[in-house]
Formats: sequence, structure tokens, C-alpha cells
Amino acid sequence: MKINTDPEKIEKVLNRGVEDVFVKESLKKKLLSGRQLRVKIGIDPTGPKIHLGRAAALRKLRQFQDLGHQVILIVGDFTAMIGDPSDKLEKRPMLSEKEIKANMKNYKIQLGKIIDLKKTEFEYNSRWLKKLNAMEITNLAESFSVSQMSNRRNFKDRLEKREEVSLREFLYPLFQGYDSVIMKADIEIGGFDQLFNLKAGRIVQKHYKMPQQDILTVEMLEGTDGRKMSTSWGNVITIADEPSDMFGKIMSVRDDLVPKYFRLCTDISESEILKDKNPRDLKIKLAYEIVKIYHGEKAAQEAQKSFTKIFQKKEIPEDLPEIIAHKGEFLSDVLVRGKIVKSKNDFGRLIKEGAIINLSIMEKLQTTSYKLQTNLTLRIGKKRFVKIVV
RNA sequence: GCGCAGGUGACAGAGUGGUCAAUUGUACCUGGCUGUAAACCAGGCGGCCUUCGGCCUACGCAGGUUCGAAUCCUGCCCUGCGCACCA
Repeated sequence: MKINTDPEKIEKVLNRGVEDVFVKESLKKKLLSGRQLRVKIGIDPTGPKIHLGRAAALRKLRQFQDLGHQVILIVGDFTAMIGDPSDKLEKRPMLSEKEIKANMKNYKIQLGKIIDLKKTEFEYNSRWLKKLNAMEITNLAESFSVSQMSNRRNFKDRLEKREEVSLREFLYPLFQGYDSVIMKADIEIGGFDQLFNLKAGRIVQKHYKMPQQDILTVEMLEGTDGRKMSTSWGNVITIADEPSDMFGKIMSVRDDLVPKYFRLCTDISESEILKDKNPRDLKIKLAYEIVKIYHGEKAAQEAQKSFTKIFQKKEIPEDLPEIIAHKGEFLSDVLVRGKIVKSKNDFGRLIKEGAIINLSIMEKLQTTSYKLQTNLTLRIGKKRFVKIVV
């Protein structure tokens, strides 16, 4: 495999969407050397879907792959059971082996949309971490001092607030670092929230008298509401989202985040981004590009078409969710059953607010005790559509 | 183990016998304005019913006192802090 050492390309890899590189000069030298490097990334199979924030790090990995370097994907099946303390307000619950397996099922398909799986080395870190005995763990633990560990931002904060910090959480960075030892990693990539864990890799490698990996962190991507993208916040856009859904979610991202989204989620150049002055049009372009990456050109066109149709021309979408109902059934029951509304109370509120519209006659539904006789197409609020088939 | 403080709705955090389905902020939902953006304004935000009303379930868990408990008592579980010497 030929290694690409084009300085211009390397510059781009080292800068676009990158928060921090440690140690930059060392990494640059490695990349220019022409040697094939071992580039590691860890994925925590804690959620079944990859969101755009995680995808950003994986895209960075892809860039290394394109330069000809060896990409190593560590599935943190063991560490996921411990729970990563990074930037968590609370400690995470431990995941069972079963849950992890379920999460990993669709993972590879999603990964395949970003990186070249054929050229990727896959490893499950339980393979070696499971076997560590007490003596070896003790030795590993020697690499860190307590003050180093407790100076970590989120440990420190929690300790100051007199919240619980489990000793177990201290183990996480150690194990992640140990992965780097086993894998002989030259570089490790991760989100900026991973900074401590990545640096831990350097410390642990040093402890085992190995050359230290350089680390590269990508910027954190905020979710649709401007807060950090996180599954537990429900503000995520995942790469497995349906095209129209994905398109819509991207359109609801705050304007000021659009350049960042371009930087982290697309290959569009900065100069091209600046061409479009209208923020809405720019965002449409962004949505189009991202949908194109994960679902193809055709899906992107269709998503855009249906978006303009629904929200700019206010038409009814073509394929809306359907619920089967019986004749004479209460509408409220059907909607609760179909999980369109939370409860009958919720339904009652929406009626009172005039939020439910019968699209065939374009009238607001007035009564909570509406009984179904024929098919019915409804719009609830601005973005919920549903068709009820009797 | 002993002592002290604490455990309240998605989260933060009030409330210390009835007026508490529980103040407030955030998040969320709806309407207005819009570009399914932001900001802003208004309303809502446990469940069920025949809904200007009624019922059920909820303030760590289990009991108790009381006409009445998130609030008082007892036990249990969980969290934080303190518990060498000297004084």
C-alpha cells in the first residue's frame, strides 16, 4: 500500500474539524515519513445508532485510511460494561453482554457507510481485557497517580460537588490506554470529550515503555437544539435516520451551527460554503449533502423535494405513517395506541389547542370523542402527520 | 460501626401536618411571528372519566401516628461528609 505524503492533504487532515492535536509536530512528522501508521479509534457500542457527532470522528479516520494508513477499530465491548465517565453528569449504568451484542448488530452496516471495512482491523477489547489478572491490573494502575486521575475535569467537578465518584470509573481510562498498548497505536482519534482518555493512552504506553501515540480530537458537534449531541438528550441526528427525517432534522439545526456541520459532516470546501448567503438555502444545501452521503443522490433529491412540498408549499407528505383502526373506534384510543400522542389527556389538550387538523377538509378537530367512520388524514402540530385506515 | 446532612416529577431545585398533582427554572408540547432557524409573546406539561366537576397513582422502600402525611414517628435501603494524636 502506497502511503500518500502530500503535505497539502496532510494539512487538511490535521486541521479541518479538528479541535486539538497532541503532539502536532510529532504527528506531522509521522505522516510525512511515508511509514504506514496504525490509527486507532474506540467505539462504545452503547447505542445502536451512530450519530453525526460520532460520525465526524469516523470521517476523520477515513481520511487517514485514504492516505493509506492502517485503521484499527476497537469495539469497546469490555469497557462499555464498565461505563465511560467522559463528560457524564452521572455514572453510566453498566451494560450487559447481551445489550452490547444487540447494539453491535447494525453497527457495522452503518460503519461501512463511512470507512472502508475491508481495510479495517476490527478488535473487541474484551479479548485482552477479560484476561487481565489482578497482578496485571495492579501494574497497569501504577501508571497513574491519584491526583492525575482526580484532576480530570469531570471527576474534579463531581468531587467538589461532593458527588459520588466510583473507583471503577478510574479504571476506564486505564483500560482504554491499555488497548493502545496492545494495538501498538501510533495515533488515536476521538471526539474532544475523549481528550483525557486519549491522553491516558500516551501515559499508559509510556508506562509499558512503548513509543507514545499522538492524539487527534475532532470538534464536538451540537445537536438540533444547540446542546451537545447526545442520545440521552434526544437531539441526535443519526446516520441511520430515514432520508426525509434526516433532512428535516438538519433543517431544524440552529443557523450558527451550519458552518460547523459543513466542516464536520461534509467534504464541501470552506470557500464553497461562503458562496451561498441565504442561511436557509445554505442549510438546505447542508441537508442535501449529508443525506447524499448516507443515502445517495437520489434519496437526497427526494428528501429535498418532499421537504419543500410540505413545509414551503404546505402540502401533505406522500408517505405518512399509517395506523389501522376499527370502525367506530374512538380517535383518541387509536392515536394513543399508535403512540402518536402520549395519552388521552395529551390528546384532549391538543384538541383544545386546535393543533389537530383534518386534512381532507382542512378543519380543526373540535371534539375529543371523535369516532372513526372512514379513513382520516391528520396533521398534529407542525410536523406530525398520520393517516388512519379504517 | 458511630455521628451529621441528604434522597421530591425528564433534570435542577422549592415545599417541613390540610389551601399539594406539589412554587420556580431548564427541557418538552401547542398557538402567534417565521425559514420545521434563533430570539420573542401566550398557553400547556402524571393517568383515567360522562372534564367549569370527579376518581386513581405519585415526593427512596416498608410500616405507624392522625379525621388528614411529601411533610411527624419507627425500621430498612442508598449517597455525601466527619470519626489518629493534640485540644
